[in-house]
Amino acid sequence: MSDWVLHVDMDQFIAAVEVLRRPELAGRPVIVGGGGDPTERAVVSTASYEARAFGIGSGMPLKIAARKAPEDAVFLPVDHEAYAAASHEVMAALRSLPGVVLEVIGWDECFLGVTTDDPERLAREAQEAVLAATDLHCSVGIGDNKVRAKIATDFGKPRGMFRLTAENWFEVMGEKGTRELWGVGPKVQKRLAGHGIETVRQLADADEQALVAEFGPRMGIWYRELGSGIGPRVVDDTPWVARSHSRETTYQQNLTTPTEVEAAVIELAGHAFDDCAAEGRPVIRVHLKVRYAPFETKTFGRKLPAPTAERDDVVAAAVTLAGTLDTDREVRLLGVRAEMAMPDDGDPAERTPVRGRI
DNA sequence: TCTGGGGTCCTAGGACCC
DNA sequence: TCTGGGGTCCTAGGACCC
Repeated sequence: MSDWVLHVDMDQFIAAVEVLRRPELAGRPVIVGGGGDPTERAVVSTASYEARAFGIGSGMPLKIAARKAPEDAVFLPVDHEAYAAASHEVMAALRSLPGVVLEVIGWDECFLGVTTDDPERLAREAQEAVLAATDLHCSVGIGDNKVRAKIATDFGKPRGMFRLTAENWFEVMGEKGTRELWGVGPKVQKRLAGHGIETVRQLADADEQALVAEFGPRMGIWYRELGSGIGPRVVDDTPWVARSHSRETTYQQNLTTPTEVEAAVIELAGHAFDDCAAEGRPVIRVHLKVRYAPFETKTFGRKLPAPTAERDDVVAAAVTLAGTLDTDREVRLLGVRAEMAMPDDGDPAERTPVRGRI
């Protein structure tokens, strides 16, 4: 018997949930995003496999998707509550498997920690349990740690499974680009390439001091380990505790006057405050997220003089921040974030574990 | 051609204290 | 005239993920 990490990832989750309640859409290109109107300013949340065949994918502006989409494509609005409900059913089904520890890492994915001789059998049981409970399909990555399990899932899609361990890591991943690694985005890929590091194997063999000099003491070490597929193996089912809440809104027209911006800030800050207040925790910081034309996103924040549970204090702080915006440039408000005091702040020994990078 | 909304963590540098 | 060393806190910004 040995310890395994399974990564369960739902296949085209949002689109699948929509098709489930509208069976007549099965087999058609389904695109979910924004209010479901492809002429509005919004992006694609999920596209069904049929839509992906036309080059439509997550994060793409709806207007672009509309241009690529065939005649029979269907655009649907995002329905958060429906996905949350489906997510709940999926997680409940997986939790009911004997002997597993479950760590939720998103709406449509989680890690399972298990001790077994036959991880493939458990993967199959997980798929069957989810299908029986929800009619939804998922893929499973099997690994000897979280990094390998997570990456393995892609090789199992759709509806399949794949095992990735120290044994086959370099054989499977060695010649792939660093961008394939979970936690390496476009910026880090570029910086690595600047050091002549293009592949996973090159990253694994890279000079540790050079990486530390480039990325700092933690990230430098982390990236090198990532190249070897090394990562945490402990699956933690401690309930997740949010550190902050934010509200963002896509304004169909850019806000132009200070008065418009202030009104919007007041509204968004109020909502963000409400989300924190609903948890009964005071707010310690506020942040504004804006976009300067043409496409430069900035966030900036300010600590409140003291933790507060007063709505007016939070809104006033956000308005003050908004007053510091560079009005010489065309600016677009994206959102307001309120950061909360952690429930156990001031007692590091008993700090609530929060979800880390993995 | 156009660019979501919800989050987390890490780094660098300055202020300040002893 | 030259300019410690260590620690903590805060701010600002960057990067990544789903």
